[in-house]
Amino acid sequence: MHFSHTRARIIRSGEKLFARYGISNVTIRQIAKESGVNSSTIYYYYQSKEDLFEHIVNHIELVFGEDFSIAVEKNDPLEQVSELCWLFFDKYNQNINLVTLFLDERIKSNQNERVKKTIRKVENTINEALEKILDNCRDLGYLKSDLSNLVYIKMIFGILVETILFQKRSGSLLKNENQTHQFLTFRNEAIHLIKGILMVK
Amino acid sequence: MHFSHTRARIIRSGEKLFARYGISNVTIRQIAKESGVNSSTIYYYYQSKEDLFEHIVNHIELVFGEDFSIAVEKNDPLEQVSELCWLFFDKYNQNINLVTLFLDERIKSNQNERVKKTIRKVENTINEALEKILDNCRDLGYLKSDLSNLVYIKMIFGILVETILFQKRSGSLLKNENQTHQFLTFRNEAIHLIKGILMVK
Amino acid sequence: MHFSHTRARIIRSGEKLFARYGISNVTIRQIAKESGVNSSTIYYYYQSKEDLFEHIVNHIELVFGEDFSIAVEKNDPLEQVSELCWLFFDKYNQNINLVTLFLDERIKSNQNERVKKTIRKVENTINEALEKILDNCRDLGYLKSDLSNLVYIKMIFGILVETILFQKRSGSLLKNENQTHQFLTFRNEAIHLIKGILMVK
Amino acid sequence: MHFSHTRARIIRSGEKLFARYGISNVTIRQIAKESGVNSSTIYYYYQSKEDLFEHIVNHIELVFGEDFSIAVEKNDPLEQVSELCWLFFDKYNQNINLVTLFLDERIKSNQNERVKKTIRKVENTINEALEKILDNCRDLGYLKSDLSNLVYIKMIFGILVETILFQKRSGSLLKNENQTHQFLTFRNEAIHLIKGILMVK
DNA sequence: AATGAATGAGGATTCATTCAT
DNA sequence: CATGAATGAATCCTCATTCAT
Repeated sequence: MHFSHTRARIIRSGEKLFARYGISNVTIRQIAKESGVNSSTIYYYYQSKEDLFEHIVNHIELVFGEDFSIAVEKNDPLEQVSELCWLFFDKYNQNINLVTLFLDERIKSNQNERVKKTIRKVENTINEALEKILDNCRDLGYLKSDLSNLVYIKMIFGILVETILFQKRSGSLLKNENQTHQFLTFRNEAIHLIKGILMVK
Repeated sequence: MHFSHTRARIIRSGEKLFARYGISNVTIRQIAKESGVNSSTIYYYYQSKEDLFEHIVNHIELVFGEDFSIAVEKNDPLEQVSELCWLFFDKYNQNINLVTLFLDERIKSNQNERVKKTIRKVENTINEALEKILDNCRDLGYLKSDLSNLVYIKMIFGILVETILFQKRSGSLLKNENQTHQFLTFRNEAIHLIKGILMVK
Repeated sequence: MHFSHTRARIIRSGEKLFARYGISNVTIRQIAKESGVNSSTIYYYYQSKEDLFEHIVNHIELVFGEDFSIAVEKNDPLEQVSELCWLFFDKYNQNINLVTLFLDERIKSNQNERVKKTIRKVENTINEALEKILDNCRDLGYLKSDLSNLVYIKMIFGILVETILFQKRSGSLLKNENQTHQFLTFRNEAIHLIKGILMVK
Repeated sequence: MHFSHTRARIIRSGEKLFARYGISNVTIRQIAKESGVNSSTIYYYYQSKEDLFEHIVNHIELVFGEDFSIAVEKNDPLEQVSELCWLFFDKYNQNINLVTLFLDERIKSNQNERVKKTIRKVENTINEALEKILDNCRDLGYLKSDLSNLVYIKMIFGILVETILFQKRSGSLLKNENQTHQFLTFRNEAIHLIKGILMVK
């Protein structure tokens, strides 16, 4: 079988549990139970708990992979930043566990080198896209301040992360329509704010 | 003395280790070793590992406690926000471990209720101060956008957190003068950016 | 073919690994890897790890089987003992793994009954040959001491074993010519010593 | 407590079980059960199973430590060798487990470096004593053969080991008087044989 | 106030073995 | 004949916690 069913089940359960509780608070047996296999089976596919974790983290790279450069293809830089933000929010909606994992691991200090690398890579992908967008803004006469791109990047990233955290902590996205609406509104506000900031001549 | 020397040593070691490795990656014995006491001694002062952790997290409340309202005492709301940001950065400089712990715990989803409460309380303290500042801005004719205070709060908080994370990941603050200078510059930029955003009429 | 290629490969690998590391330090998977088959395949041929081990140990009997009686066919008992010793050394040269296994198992106390039996049988084969040789010596007027044959047997066996252990621990036989020569010399000395002892009138 | 009772109990049980079954066939739980402590307690005193094993093996050095040089203090080299042999047999009587362990480990090929070292050291102790005795023999005009000391040493060692193995495999020493007597006789014979060999002019 | 000794519960990992194909 | 997938039992080891002193 090319893409083992069991493998997929293990990964999915791992994703969920690691995201929720962190690597050291999840036992192999829990993952085994959640994925309906024997714990030895996990060792048949992955060399160790750490190995499984790394495989899961690698998925993050896949999720955040190419797409952000697509945003830059839009004509207007303000459209571009808007697109990038929506892409980011979409990723979250579609891979809540993975994105949660990403946010968690991003601020941990001691961790597996390979995990660290993946996190940096994902951040870089986003940063580079933002860098281009900011340059485009400047070309159009926007962003006349003498502040560095870096501050703007951190600001945009910061507000995106806070938006997601706000949502995450308010409970899962789909609880009811009202809430969904509320979140959509808030995301819209966030994007408007960012655009407003960049647009200043 | 209410606050025995031993107690203090234990707390300080716990702070350091918990901040660096997270609660589940630190053993009572490690804390005992770091603080030069026997692990049983820790149980003499604290009922359990969790209890010790809670006590440490409570320190965060002390650190972030009152001061932010001081910021609001300034005349100009732009001065107020500036003051608040510097306060935040100062807290970090003076309590790197505790602030790190705060940032870590802030994004974890599963955790001790009391820890959760403390984290919320600290966030609220900051948020309330920001809320007031934003209102003051509006009173002065700034911030003419129809965006909610909440987005502005998230934005400001986001950029503050990212600034600290940037610094934290670039290595300890005091490695050399150049670096210190670099960070100071960046912090300045961040504050300028925030003020610029709020100032818009 | 009675004796399939795969079977042979498994046995050979088992021999090597069991001799080197002992039964409990070798896993079925190691043997599978070494012999280039799947571990399930081993279970196709042998009922269990123990079963495989027994089959391998049985080889020892084949190796040490008949030949020692050949020694007794020589005319002179001193020639006989010399022949027996050389036979023993030759066995070692040609089946280092098996002989190593024999020496190992010989001194272990807890073991599979069938293994024990095989070891005893091999020892008996040698002992009986030696017994005959000693009787022949006495018939010729040698060995006038009132010591029992048993002590002589143990002595001869002891020196043979020590000679092999000496060589085994000094490294593999064929490292270089010098070493080979050195071992040959030592073996010669050992046999001379034994003959000298038996020859005493 | 200087010499923890628990420690002693663990060591004794380990000695017994390791000697009987070999390190990899004994579980920590078995040792715990045999010594009447919890298996965690073993880890309180020893870092790992291997560590415990090393500590036990170190005892071998203590047992075989100095005494063999005492043998050399006798006047006559034949007395000396006799003394040395009896010392060896006595060690066995008093520390059956440890000596068994020594014999076992002596022929294993793959093993812990520290264990290997201890085994070599013990062998050296005996070999050096034998070397001196052989030199003394030569000084007195004995041992006129042109064979090296090494062969003689191996021969003596071989017969001693075989004698012990013989006894070990025949069952524990003290089963009944008859058997005791039988073993004593055999040991006597072995020593006589050795002396006879050395005495040859 | 402080500690050394001891433990029970639980965790990661290994491994011989089975079974469907 | 041969194998990939799967498992249960067992193993080493860790760690928070307790208790007598």
